[in-house]
Amino acid sequence: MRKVLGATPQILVFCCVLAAQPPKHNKIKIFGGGEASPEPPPYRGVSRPYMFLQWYNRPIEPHAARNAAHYRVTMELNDLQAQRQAKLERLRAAGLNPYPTRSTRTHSVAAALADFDALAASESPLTLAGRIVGARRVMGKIAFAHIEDGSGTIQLWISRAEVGDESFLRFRDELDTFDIIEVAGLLRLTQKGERSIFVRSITILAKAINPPPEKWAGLSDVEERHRQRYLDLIVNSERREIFRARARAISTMRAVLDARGFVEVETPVLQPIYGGAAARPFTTYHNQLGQNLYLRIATELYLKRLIVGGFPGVYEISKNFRNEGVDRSHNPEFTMMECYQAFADYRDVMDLVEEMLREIATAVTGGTLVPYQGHQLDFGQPWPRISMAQAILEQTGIDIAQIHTIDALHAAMSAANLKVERKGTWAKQVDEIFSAYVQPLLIQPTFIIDYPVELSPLAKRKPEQPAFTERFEAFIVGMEIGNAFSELNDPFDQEQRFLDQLKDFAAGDDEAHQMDADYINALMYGMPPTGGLGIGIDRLVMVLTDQPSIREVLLFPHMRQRD
RNA sequence: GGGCCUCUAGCUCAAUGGUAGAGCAGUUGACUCUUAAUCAAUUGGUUCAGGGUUCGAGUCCCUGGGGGCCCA
Repeated sequence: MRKVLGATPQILVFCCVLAAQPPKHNKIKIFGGGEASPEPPPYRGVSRPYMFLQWYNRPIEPHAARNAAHYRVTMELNDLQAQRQAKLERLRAAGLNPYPTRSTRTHSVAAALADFDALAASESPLTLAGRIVGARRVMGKIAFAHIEDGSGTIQLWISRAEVGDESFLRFRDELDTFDIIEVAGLLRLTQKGERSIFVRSITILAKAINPPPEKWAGLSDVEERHRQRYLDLIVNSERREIFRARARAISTMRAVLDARGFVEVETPVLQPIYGGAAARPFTTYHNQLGQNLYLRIATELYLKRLIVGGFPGVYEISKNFRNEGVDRSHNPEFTMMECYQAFADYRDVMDLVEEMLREIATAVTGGTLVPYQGHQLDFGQPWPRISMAQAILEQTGIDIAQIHTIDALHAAMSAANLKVERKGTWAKQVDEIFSAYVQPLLIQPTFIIDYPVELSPLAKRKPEQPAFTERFEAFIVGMEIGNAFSELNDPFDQEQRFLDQLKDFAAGDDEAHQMDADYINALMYGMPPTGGLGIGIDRLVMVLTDQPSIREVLLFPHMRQRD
């Protein structure tokens, strides 16, 4: 084999064909700007100064976008980047294109490894492509490295005698960890028995300018992992598994809903009136229409309009936007699934949730027993269904069903020595007590049902207990994962609820619901009894992938600007 | 919004108020089966920013910024 390789030196050299081009760089041409860029100081190890546009995440005012100076933010390459850039120029000088248009790989790494035994018995070469990961181990006349292509990792075995001096030295001197290359060769076992490709030729596919993080500790700084998620995914490749799990959770959710006849729909992100949840919105502005618009905080009111319109069941998986703080279970934009089923009520929805989460848990984790931060969550059983009043009674001794005024409630709180913030209304105080004394204890999947009507302006009253609604929230590990009701379809009651909300808003509750007259108009055509549900996808994925923070299940969690 | 912690080389981390260091990566050299390769040499700093105290500040104080944890 070595003879064969040695006889065909032309295939041993790099295969890039593009002619060398004079390097184009230095001054960043500014959009619309006419002035010359200031000359930066010369840098170590580089023959000429390089200026790079630095994409600071600065807010750019529309008029400022035409101001060239706004973009004239330059950044010098550090030594390691400059060294790599010099190598890139050397490749170009040798007639090689460091960024060719395509790869000619014949197999993914996974495919090569899956069929390794057969391929290793063959004399016909194959071509693999991937990123050089880990250390290159270059000895005098032999070198090892690993490439990774998203499907797997395989070792390269590179012999100076087999690839020739030029290729070998180019690999040693011009290629670095993180460069993306393709290699042609034969699959073989090394003497130590590692499945490898015995390389005949190497082609660069993309030169990496940024160096890798530390070899063993890797990239561990949480801030950097989130700001440079791409690097996090390269280095901590097992983290890709979280996002694959997330994708499986969503596709399983779709499958469950599709199988039950729900129709997936899309409703406006930009809304003239926000609604469907208690939250502050983001505001934006339509220039042409001269109109303020809000980014949706929920899809609820549009989806129920579709139930009015005759769909028997609809759902939407959407980004929602809430103008609120950031913590381990909140991100300003998050993903929610909402579904609505005609001729159903909240009991039917609880059944749906149990079945849906059982299927999703199985799809994501392989079973219905799911570990989470030291807990063992059981999605295989029916969930307890506990009324909010009962849950509060059990934890505090206070029976909210028998206490109807804020003063009486405050007195009962004092008597029970509850240490929670005092709220101005009975309903908000109940919510506060629940959040402090009940919610953190709801580790196993649990439905809390029958919420006070004041907290649930879109939910139907319980016929036998009109101060409470047919509503439930689904809790897991103390987090609200889902929220559902028997949907209020009485337009006059709905109007009154909105009016009550407006009073709250006027009283300073900036999360109170807005009046949506068009929605009431829709209800006035008649909406069938309907069960509705919202599931927080991000939190659900947190639970299923055993992640302590929502930021770990968001590819690009919101981060404050630096500078 | 409040409290606590944190920010030092590309990365991971040290440094009683007294000369800013190590490991990895990089660079140069040696090495034909390595896999945390090895051996020798070596480059690399706006110590988050700005003030202050001090003979002297990475270290102490103040203000601001980023991040994390807890609380509300």
